[in-house]
Amino acid sequence: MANIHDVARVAGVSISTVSYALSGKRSVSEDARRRITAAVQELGYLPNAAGRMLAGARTRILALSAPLRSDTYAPAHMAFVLAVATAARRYDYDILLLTEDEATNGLRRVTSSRLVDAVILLDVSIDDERIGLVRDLSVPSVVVGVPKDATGLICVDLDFAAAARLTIDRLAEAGHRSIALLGHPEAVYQRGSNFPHRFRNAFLDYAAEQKISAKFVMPGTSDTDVRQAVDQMLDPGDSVTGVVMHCEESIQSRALQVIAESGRSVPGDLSVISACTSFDTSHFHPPLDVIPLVAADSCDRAVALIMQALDGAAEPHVELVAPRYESRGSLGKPVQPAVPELT
Amino acid sequence: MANIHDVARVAGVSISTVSYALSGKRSVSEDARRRITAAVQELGYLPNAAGRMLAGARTRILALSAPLRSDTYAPAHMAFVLAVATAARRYDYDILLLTEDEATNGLRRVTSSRLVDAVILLDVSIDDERIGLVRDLSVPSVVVGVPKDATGLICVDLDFAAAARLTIDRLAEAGHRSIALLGHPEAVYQRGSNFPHRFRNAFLDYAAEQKISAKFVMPGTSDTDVRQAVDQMLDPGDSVTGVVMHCEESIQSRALQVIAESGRSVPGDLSVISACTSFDTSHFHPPLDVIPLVAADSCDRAVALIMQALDGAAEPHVELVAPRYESRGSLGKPVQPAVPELT
DNA sequence: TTGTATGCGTTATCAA
DNA sequence: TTGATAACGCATACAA
Repeated sequence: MANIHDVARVAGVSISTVSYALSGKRSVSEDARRRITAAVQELGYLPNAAGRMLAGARTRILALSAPLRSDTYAPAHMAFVLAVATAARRYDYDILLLTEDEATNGLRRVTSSRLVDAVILLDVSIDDERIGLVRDLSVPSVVVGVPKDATGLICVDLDFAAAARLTIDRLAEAGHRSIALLGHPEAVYQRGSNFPHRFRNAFLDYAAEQKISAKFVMPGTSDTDVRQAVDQMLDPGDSVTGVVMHCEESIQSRALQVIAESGRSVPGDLSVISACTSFDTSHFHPPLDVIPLVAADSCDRAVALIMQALDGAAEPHVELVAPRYESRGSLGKPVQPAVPELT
Repeated sequence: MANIHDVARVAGVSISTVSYALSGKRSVSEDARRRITAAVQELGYLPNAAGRMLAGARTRILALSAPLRSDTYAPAHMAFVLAVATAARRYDYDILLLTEDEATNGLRRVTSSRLVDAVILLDVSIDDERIGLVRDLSVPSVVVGVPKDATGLICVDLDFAAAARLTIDRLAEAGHRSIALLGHPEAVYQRGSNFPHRFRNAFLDYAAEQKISAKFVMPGTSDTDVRQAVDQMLDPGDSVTGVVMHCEESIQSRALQVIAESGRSVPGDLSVISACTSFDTSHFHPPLDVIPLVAADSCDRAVALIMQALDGAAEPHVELVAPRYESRGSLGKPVQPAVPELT
């Protein structure tokens, strides 16, 4: 494996000239540059990572803490991991992957040993054990998600509250006055991340504020549980005309089936919006209006912020990414409410 | 950040004694060892990764090439990534994650720069562009999956052919004579990995060998496509009494629904086996007999083989992990075939 | 059992 | 514009 000395020898210059030619931190004569470039090509030279880490202050590696909990939705999780990796490469950074076993110990290990320059935390839960740790870490960190106590942290996340309000605005504009939120299974709200809460709370608060009747239903995980939840949601007594789904793919898919089997058409009889969704809703029947959860949006910002933090100053703050609404035709006007029954 | 000199000073010994005390490569007096341990504790010393990489010949990092293709099933993919990471930690190795953009360039980059000691390739497709590369890489590599041409490579994978034969043996033992395989969507067979082929081919070959009538059906991806595939599979003319599903979760789940809606009970009217499945089939109704695709099985072996390769010799070979059958009660005896109609 | 000294490959300072 | 050289932190061969 060729090293910088080999390149210097072949190019007929000193190693410092080679180093500067490659880093561009000092001007090098056109002639020398050409010979160096040729030598690099010929030898297939790539700077030794360890040497670079030791001499420079940078390892050009980011730790990515991505524990997979039992209630984690794998496809979304994977999308975020990939988005971080892709964003990092744009800054010539690589990703060192830390999983559950290493959620805290691993973070301490790779930062104390200076293996990584900085840390990105994925999918932080309400009381995440990692949060206490990163606060007094020797390297910068950015959190994707918002923990209960975000003081001293740089956080990036989709604005779930704004997304919830956006669904209500759209439904309200279309004339709906009684709507429902099909949320995650109860367990997700109990020990999971906090975005389900942020969405649900904003949904219920804003609906009340807008004088819209809103109902919240948590489905179970089995097929029959979902059927039950949908039945409950569409109880004729409440005359719900619009539904927002904030749950994972299998539940949404199942719910749509149950709705279809009940004889309701979308959007004819019922308007449906899929909210903060990390999968493709266009293959559903019908395709659903959606506020997509774009991993790249949050992760690009997270990596950009880490780079700022590495370059000097980036103040602790919470940065919320604005939601986008995509129409696919599953939102319509509410059906004329049935004539009130005489008692 | 404390370094080895600090530890040496506090412990009142030389840095080499510290180094040897920590590595255990030379005996150190009990007295010195105690003082060194105390100093390490007091200073929170952890060896600097770069220094270690440069001086030793090891970086203690493995590259994990895990591109996510359009037809990749994210949960399974994630399970393999995590399994590799977990296995690697047992050898005090970390994982550097390489994604699609970096499938080949990234491999070249991290190996040429000596950032990683070795490489693990996940989900290799039939004609994987990465295969040509790893053959003349300067570091050892292990492939999870089996490419078309495996010469010169160390490969680890579930024995999909044995799994296919195992399903047939179980069905045959129970008395089934006409069975069907519900495979992946056609696109998966065309541009994907080769395990679907290995399973299908072994299934059809072995069924023929065992004089069992076997039918192969590829479903489309939409809900109605799956219904169509199941209908085709259970065409009364073929009197299929046993079904093996080798496809992803959403299709299996949907197929079970269609079967239930058709009025067939499992295993009363139809026996069903889920084959090489990376998700949990116990929450299905009914729970399915399954040959699980245990990511840890393959990944543990892959990492073990990489360590062997790093320690000197590991001959190129293909290592197939034996399948395991788990009964959950979805396999029964075939129903008495209907009285043949008179023409 | 312990200490000294060299080298790993790079970056960056200093001198020319 | 360039070159010599001192770090960076550790492992280890060599000496004691």
